[in-house]
Amino acid sequence: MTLTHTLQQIFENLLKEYGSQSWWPADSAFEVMVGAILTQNTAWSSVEKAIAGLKDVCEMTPGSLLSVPLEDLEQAIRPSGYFRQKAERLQTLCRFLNREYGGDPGSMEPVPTLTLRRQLLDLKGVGPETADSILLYALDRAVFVVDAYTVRLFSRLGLCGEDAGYREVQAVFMDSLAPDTGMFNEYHALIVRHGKERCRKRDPVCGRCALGGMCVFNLRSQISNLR
DNA sequence: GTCCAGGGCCTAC
DNA sequence: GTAGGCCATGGA
Repeated sequence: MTLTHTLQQIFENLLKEYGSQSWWPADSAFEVMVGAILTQNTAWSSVEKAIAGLKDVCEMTPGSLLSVPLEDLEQAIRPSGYFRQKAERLQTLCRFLNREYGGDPGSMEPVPTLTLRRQLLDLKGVGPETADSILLYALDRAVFVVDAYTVRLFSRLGLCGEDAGYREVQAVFMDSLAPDTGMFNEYHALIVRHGKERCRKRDPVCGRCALGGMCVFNLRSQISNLR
């Protein structure tokens, strides 16, 4: 049993349990980017309200969003929380898109993924998870998105430490799985789905992570053989 | 009333 | 380089 096989097995079990998650719900690449900022530490249901509010005051384009006065922008996205920070972050993102790509995310297509990642990380308010979410879900780059659910699940599975850093956890996936945008997309979404539904608490029997009544996907013995 | 959401920045050590 | 505080709203 290799790590690659184990990661594939976890993915298949999650997919079988929950089905395709169909992320990211948005009408355009730019809307995905906006959602990636708005969903920072925020439930998606709140983000939907904020995006609806945003669509009431402007078109979903960088130029149109920048034409909205800051105060109006803040009020429009208020339901998603941290509205002052996020309004500023959205403006920062839009100015970047206008300056570097003529306001058109499609113009980013020929740019290497690592270059884009660095550019995004240079933006104030865009950290590793937001940058990678944009790369994967808006720009179809095969980048694995790590979040708190991922660290929690994988540390309980013994695949990383509880205090593992972002790049460390990301490497667990990307060093072992072939780059596959569709799979990375679905995998991350499934981990979030699983985390929300079942992984808030440790399994009372094994102290790790439960999937229904099945302890860690019946993979504990396989995983322990890796070590 | 408390906890937490599809994080990241800033400051102090 | 990292632990802790802060940002804000809404639903469970």
